[in-house]
Amino acid sequence: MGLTKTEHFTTQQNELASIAKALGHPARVAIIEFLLKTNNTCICGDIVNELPLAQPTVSQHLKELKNAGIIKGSIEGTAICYCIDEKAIKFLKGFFDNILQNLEAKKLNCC
Amino acid sequence: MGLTKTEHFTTQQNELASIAKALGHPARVAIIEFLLKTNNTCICGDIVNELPLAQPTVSQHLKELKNAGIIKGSIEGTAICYCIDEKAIKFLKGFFDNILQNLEAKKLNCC
DNA sequence: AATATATATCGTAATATTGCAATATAATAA
DNA sequence: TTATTATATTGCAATATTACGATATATATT
Repeated sequence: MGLTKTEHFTTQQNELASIAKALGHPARVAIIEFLLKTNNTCICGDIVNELPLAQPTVSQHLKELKNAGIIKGSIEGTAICYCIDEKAIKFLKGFFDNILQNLEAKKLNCC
Repeated sequence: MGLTKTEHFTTQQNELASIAKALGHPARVAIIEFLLKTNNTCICGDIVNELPLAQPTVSQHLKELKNAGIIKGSIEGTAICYCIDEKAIKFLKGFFDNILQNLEAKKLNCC
């Protein structure tokens, strides 16, 4: 055991969980916020300097954000330009908007 | 190692990561969707029947959603009535709205 | 009180994540 | 070609998560 039973859930549920999971670490939230602060034209070296983590650790976090589709990276000489991929954010926003609409429309507050 | 360096990040970053992390499992996404589908007046037994997981596992997932502030539970006789806590969802939605506003306002797409 | 029902907790095995030192790779500069 | 610089990968130790059987708890019912 210890293995998530992915196959028992829908594609949508797995996708949402995957994106949420990628944001489920403060370092990765910090990376996203830093990308925004630096006008989404950041390179990895800056992120390493900004975060209180070693370079390999930051690289690993970037990889997870990339695998989840939250950021994209393009080679820019020796450096790499990372930026946020709107699609993933919109997918999440849609999910939460939908929840709130449901809750508010039906006044569903039992507790 | 293996221990997240929570203390090096802001409270907001840790909170957001904590909520996102709680949604980072398809079973927990499925629980939220089921609570919506059943008008947010679901009891735990129904959830156990709905999910392809054993009762203790579901109980554990419910606990994590509760700890993250995403659901609340109130005792209803022998059963427990779980429902979604809007606050957590609004917190997340705010974060994503903010990201999208930033991206769109500044036309920040470098890749 | 004894039983039934609903949910939680404990214990534990399997697997995943986090973090970093060491090292590899890949692109520019000298 | 030989550095230099920027990022990725490998390997590994510490910790966390996932899942479930067994068991505990807590409320109703008889």
